[in-house]
Amino acid sequence: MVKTAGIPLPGQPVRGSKTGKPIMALLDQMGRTWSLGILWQLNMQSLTFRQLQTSCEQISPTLLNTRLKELRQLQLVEHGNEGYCLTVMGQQLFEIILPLGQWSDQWAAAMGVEQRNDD
Amino acid sequence: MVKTAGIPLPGQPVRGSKTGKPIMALLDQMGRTWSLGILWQLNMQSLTFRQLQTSCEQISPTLLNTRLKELRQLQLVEHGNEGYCLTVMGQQLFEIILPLGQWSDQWAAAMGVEQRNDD
DNA sequence: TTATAATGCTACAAAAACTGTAGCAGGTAA
DNA sequence: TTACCTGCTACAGTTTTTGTAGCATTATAA
Repeated sequence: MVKTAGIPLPGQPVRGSKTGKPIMALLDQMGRTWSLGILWQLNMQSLTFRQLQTSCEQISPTLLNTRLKELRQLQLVEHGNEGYCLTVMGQQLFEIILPLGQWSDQWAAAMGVEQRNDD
Repeated sequence: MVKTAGIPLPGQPVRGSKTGKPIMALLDQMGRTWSLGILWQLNMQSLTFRQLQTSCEQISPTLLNTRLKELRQLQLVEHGNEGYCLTVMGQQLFEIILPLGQWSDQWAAAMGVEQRNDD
């Protein structure tokens, strides 16, 4: 890795937007590989670094650590006694994306796929 | 680009999950650069390929086309007379993520950033 | 006290994803 | 014909991500 893109802080230019609008910073971060997956996995349970590695089947430790640093700096994730967990803000964010679970079932059905998330 | 990862179809293994659960396919696609941004830009207005390129400041035409192919195959985006637009399912998905706009303002404020999305 | 195992990482080369610039082919309209 | 829009494609260079190995620290326990 020759150079790493900065953490997309709201108020500053990010990938795809020089305006500094918070939504653009958020979409930048959420559009990075595994950001959404990490938030999803940390829902309602703390996980250690190793547990996260396992639950995110293919993430490399290098990248997991990079993402955790970003998400911690963005105050969405923190590291407590029992491992990594969502901050209060992280939980708020999770609650917004929570309906994606149910919606994805409808989506899959509309595409002719039988499998559901609770299979 | 030597090889391109497949489109994350629900019901099939995707990056980070061999289970085929629809939510994992969705998180895979939404975690790809510009997926969320394209959905965001297409909210309530059709945009031509060139207009999308402009509104997504830094996207390359190569990648824009790749994402549009993916999003079309996943039935979230379609190409009509007036350019690209969201399908009905794409609009449903957009409505789920719509609250991210307001939330990102609170998030920015909590991080001590003054700028808002409507500045 | 050594050992066994778990933690949270770091190093680094190879592979994949993305950018940036150029330009092509088709339509339209003057 | 010329000009200008559209939706792309080509491709080299750059950045991101993977995959494997392993290190340093802390805890348990033999």
